[in-house]
Amino acid sequence: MTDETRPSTFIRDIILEHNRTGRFGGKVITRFPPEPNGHLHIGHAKAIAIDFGMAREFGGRCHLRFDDTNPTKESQEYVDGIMRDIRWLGFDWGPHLYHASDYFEQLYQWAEQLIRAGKAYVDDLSGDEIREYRGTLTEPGRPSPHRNRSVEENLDLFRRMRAGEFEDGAKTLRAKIDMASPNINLRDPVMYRIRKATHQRTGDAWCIYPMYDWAHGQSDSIEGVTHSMCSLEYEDHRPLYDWYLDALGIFHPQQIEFARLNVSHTVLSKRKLLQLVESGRVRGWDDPRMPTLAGLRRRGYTPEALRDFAERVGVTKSPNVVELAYLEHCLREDLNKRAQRRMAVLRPLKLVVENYPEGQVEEFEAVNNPEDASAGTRKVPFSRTLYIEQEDFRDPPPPKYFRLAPGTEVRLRYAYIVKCTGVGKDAAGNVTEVRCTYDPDSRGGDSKGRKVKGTIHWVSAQHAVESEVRLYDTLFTVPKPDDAEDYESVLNPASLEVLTGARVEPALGTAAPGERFQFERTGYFAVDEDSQPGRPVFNRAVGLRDTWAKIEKAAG
RNA sequence: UGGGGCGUGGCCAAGUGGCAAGGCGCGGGACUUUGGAUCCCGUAUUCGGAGGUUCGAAUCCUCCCGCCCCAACCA
Repeated sequence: MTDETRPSTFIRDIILEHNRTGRFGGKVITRFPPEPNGHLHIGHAKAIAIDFGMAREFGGRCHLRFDDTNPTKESQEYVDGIMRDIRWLGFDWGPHLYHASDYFEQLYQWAEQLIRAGKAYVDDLSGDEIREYRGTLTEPGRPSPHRNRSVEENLDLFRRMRAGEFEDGAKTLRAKIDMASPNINLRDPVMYRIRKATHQRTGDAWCIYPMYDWAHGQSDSIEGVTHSMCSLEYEDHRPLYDWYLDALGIFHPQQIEFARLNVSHTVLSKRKLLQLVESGRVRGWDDPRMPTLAGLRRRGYTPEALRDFAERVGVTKSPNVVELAYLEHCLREDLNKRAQRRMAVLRPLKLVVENYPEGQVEEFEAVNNPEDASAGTRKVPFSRTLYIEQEDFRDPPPPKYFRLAPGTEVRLRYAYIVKCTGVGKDAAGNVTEVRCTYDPDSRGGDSKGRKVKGTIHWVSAQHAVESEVRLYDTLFTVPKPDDAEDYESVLNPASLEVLTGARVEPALGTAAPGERFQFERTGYFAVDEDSQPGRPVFNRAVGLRDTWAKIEKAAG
């Protein structure tokens, strides 16, 4: 991308300005700081793209740092998942893997430094009392009765906190800032709390754990991070971020906030995502309906599409809800260029070619990808009994319908032009099979100048591989489920439809999990890990644009 | 309500005093052995609102309105 066409972002402008003034000596070091208490989702993809992308663009580097300051909520399972997902997305932190817990000792020493400077004190107030003393949005808070303990007493108490002499919640270490500050974060924020819990990395070495604000900026400083990007809700925390760094007199990174990404028809809060998993509404963190990177990957999304999306939605400070259609567009655009085409009949309807010799089999050459000649061709077997899509036959046909109907002609892709000669129905009047005759002169689908509007896909009944196809719809029926009073009521009961009798062309029988294809005229599908030898399972990642569906819908 | 942010077409988003980019979506057309893809064309006399400054304002000033975030020993 050239400088002229590259979207400008205010973050890039800030970095450019820093480079111009020499604030960080031209260095750009960023970090992506997930807390290992959940899996990464599409919103994180944007943050990752910004953190790693800015560093890459300016020839710097991006650290991966786990913000593991709350042992009661974090686990190794999440750590592993997060690293796997970031790598899959296409980013690499090289040797720069860090943990806030790497800095626990340094943080502790710095806390003592603040105590000695009279800028921190041990408080005996309970959680409820701290809240009471903090005041409200409109009323200032009141000082804790323990706010003016001597340095010696504070030091002694804090050391005993570390030594485990007090019970959980009995004491905290607080920064002594301003109980009347209009910014509530500055009303003597808690720096340490007592938690006699085993940490997934430091084990039982500690029973006091630093709060986010006390850990984050100092971790940035230790690592020499220059630009610390985070989401808008931390804007109110920047004064505190700055206060700690200044009070300590250590290297001072710049925190920059941007608006987090929201996508329509889904939720991205860790709480709600966890609720979906635990309530069993989805099959797990990697359910293809989930907006998690694991879910999107299983669904068939590519890292390229996700990165493209992250770049195209831009970076601003304004609240946003990006339409799902935009994400889907990015996937289609990527897969259109790269995915091989196959024929797959999702809802089979038998089609008998009456004048085609019983037992005869022909093979036709099918193009693997019209967008990429190097993808080559493959053979597709044809015989007297085929399956076509149920929706490709209508009796009577609606206006503008180009597909098969009694008496009409249609092209069987790559094969022959056939003419519908009859319909077989069961006692209830349901169409059970369609009969037709083929035109031997149209071999390969060549109409020889004749006008044949419709072309449909098919598979040979005796050669087709039976498979399961999972069709997904949005998890929620409304664009902004977060706005719903009762979010259960906007859950989409039809978010998953399982088709067990799909028939796919033989070439699909050996497809490996993770492979993606375009099923002609239907959509893009990924082979699911639930596939068994001889019985593949496909996930529909996204449908193809469907002009006919629009026409039919418009017609009512 | 005190503080911090944000308001440009249905959704994103450029624009930073000189005559409203682009993408998605939507509508129309061309082409087509995927009703796919591709290619054209159309889609804000107007930038939350009202005043003001200026030859000229989305961009500067004033006031007003709306939305989001903050009162965890979560991050």
